[in-house]
Amino acid sequence: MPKVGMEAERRRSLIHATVDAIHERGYSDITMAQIAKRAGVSGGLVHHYFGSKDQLLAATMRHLLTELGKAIREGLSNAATPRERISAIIAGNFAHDQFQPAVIAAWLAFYVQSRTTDSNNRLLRIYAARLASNLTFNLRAFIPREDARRVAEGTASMIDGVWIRQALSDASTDRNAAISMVEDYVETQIAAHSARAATS
Amino acid sequence: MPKVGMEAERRRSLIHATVDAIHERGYSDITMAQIAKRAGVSGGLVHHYFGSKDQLLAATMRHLLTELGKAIREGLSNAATPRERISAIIAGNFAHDQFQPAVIAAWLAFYVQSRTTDSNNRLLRIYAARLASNLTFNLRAFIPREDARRVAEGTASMIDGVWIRQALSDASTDRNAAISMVEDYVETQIAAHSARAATS
Amino acid sequence: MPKVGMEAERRRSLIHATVDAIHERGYSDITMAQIAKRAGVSGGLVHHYFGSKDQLLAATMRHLLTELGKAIREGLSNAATPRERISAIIAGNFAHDQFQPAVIAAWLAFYVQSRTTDSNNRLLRIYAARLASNLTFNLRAFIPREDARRVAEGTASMIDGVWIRQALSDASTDRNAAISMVEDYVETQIAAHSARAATS
Amino acid sequence: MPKVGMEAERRRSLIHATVDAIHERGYSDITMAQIAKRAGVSGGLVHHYFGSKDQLLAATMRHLLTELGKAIREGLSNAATPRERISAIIAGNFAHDQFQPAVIAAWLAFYVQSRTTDSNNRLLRIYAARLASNLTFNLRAFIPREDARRVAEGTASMIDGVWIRQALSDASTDRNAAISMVEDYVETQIAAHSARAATS
DNA sequence: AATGAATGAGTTTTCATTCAT
DNA sequence: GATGAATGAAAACTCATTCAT
Repeated sequence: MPKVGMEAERRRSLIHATVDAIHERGYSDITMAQIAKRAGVSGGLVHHYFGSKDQLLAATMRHLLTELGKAIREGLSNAATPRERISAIIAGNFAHDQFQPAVIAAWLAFYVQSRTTDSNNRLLRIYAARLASNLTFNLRAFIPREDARRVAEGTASMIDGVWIRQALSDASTDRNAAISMVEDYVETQIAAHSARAATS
Repeated sequence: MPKVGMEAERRRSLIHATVDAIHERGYSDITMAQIAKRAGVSGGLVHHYFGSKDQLLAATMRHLLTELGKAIREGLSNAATPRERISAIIAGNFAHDQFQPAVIAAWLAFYVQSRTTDSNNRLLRIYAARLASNLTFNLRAFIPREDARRVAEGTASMIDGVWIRQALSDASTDRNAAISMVEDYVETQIAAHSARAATS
Repeated sequence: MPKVGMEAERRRSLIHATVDAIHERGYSDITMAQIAKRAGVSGGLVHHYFGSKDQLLAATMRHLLTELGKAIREGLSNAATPRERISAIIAGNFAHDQFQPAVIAAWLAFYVQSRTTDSNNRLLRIYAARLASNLTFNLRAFIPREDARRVAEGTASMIDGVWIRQALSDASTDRNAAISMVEDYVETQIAAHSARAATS
Repeated sequence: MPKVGMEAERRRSLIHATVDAIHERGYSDITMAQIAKRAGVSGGLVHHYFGSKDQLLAATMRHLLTELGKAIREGLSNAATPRERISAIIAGNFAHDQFQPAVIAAWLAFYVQSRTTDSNNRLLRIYAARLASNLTFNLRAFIPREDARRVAEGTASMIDGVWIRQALSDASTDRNAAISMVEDYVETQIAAHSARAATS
């Protein structure tokens, strides 16, 4: 009798191996053989489970996106006020599981790669649109609509910027510093608006 | 009669072709044949001029960095005050030549790629360090040292974030919007500090 | 409790699946996985029963030859005169079970394949020799020895020709037309000889 | 300066190698490496010229069809009467270049293979339709329309039958015997009709 | 200097076969 | 007996690089 649940486990370990391989060798240099070896299986098995290199990479990217979405949703479920929700979104983007060197590297690789791969592109756009509308909605509790949009875009940019810089740095990841940087941006923007509102 | 300067011209056009190819196909999918065809020369010639694919890519990245450095230095030469110098650095990062879809795409590709390529990594670190120290120095005219460092890092993050988001977007590039986003960050941070300073 | 006769049934259904697979995908493109799936069993079982792909294919070809031989022998057992025996041989070659699209396709595939596979080749030669001698013997009732050999060869050629053309055609099989074509050849040859004999 | 005309020569020699490889190993067992080796070139070159294995095989089949068509057309150009045209068509089908063991083997392989390959199928149908209409037309000089059609189909069947039997036989090819067999069929059919016509 | 034909090493992919369960 | 997960050898295919012209 074949082991039940083996497939899910194999897929998970292969996706993990893919993330690690991207981290160590770079997206453009990974080979199926490397990934298979890293996962401790034969080359043929990767095709057995994923069909092709492209599909393995696509599955890996979907996995990263799913995990990120999960982290954010978890944070949101514990947030009561708009301000807390904004913080939850930010923190979710730097959640423990996400903000690891290998994951950061893979994430960025897919992010950039998606520019020329339609299916990946579509996934990212959906995520980006959700993030933007979610941030905008909660920012509107403090800032008028037009500014809220701009600040949401700024927040997303800051998140991406912090992320890409972390990928390049060889400093060990510092979630708190990353979160502070983005929170500071949001806080200052809200404060600036309140000040302006008070003066006028 | 061999045309003088032919070599420089060829090299330039091959680097251009490389940038375009990365834009259209993605870093991991470009081939020497594509680049050669795009530049209208034979495959052999690329090797004749650059020796290898790696060297062509390295030369292309150096070219992008040089152009960026040039743009920033030009801006700085016309700036008289610290605040103007900060703006010059920001504007330089979104200079007309730099902020084109193909250049953005190539830039990001190298940026991410550099994570696993030592020589590229070194070049980027030097540039990043210069940018950081330059921004910090000029920010100290408005903010104390510790905060200046933090804001410089935030500014650099915001620049990178705006850049990467532009690469993914299919909206046509908007230099002014990009610059405004970063300037707004800097401005708000300076203002926030002044306010705090005034209060205390 | 193991079902008795299960093995024979499995083997038959796998041979059937092989014939169908050759029909749909072509001899050079079939895989063990396809055959197994078609027969509704696991891939491993095919090996369990046949040992290897080659052996499965060999068994399938033997099966086709056996069935053909059976059909011809049945016809012969009901034939009383030489002329009837000739007709029985012809009709046997287009017997109902044999002259089905999938069987035709598989038969031809093996026929051609046998050119480069010794064991298959031997089987076919034996069958061909029997067919030739059988036809020749019965034709001698109407035609002198030398001509009988020639007409036997012609009859065999016509049978093969009709068969291969049926395999290529997408018209539904027409046993009667096929039989008529060959019978007409034989009949005309016998008649031609009689006429010549009468004249001289 | 690259050798002009090299491409056509290479393509020809690769197609030749393909025919030989099919002859020796069988359609389902040939590999690109074998073909390349046989043509005395590297494996990569085959892809360079034909793009893929499928395309190489398709080109080879087209080549065989073209050569056959050429042989028949040449014969026809020297034929004055309907009867001569019929003989020209038959002889063309067994022309010297065509009726060589390797060519026969390859031809049959493609013939059978075409059953499951649309593009090949289309080519063969066109050839078959032309052959049928050509034979029918010329037979009508001797036989009424309905019979002419039947005899044309019989002639084509006999040609295919003689061909496939030659492929299987290890006897050296005998053009004259092959031609006689088919000519005899045609002649006897025409004679049979004349006799019937005379009687009635 | 310039070409593009040719190579061959490296990569993905396929699939018969094995084997633990 | 039966499964299907797993293997690994062999195949197609890609592409940077070389080199004769």
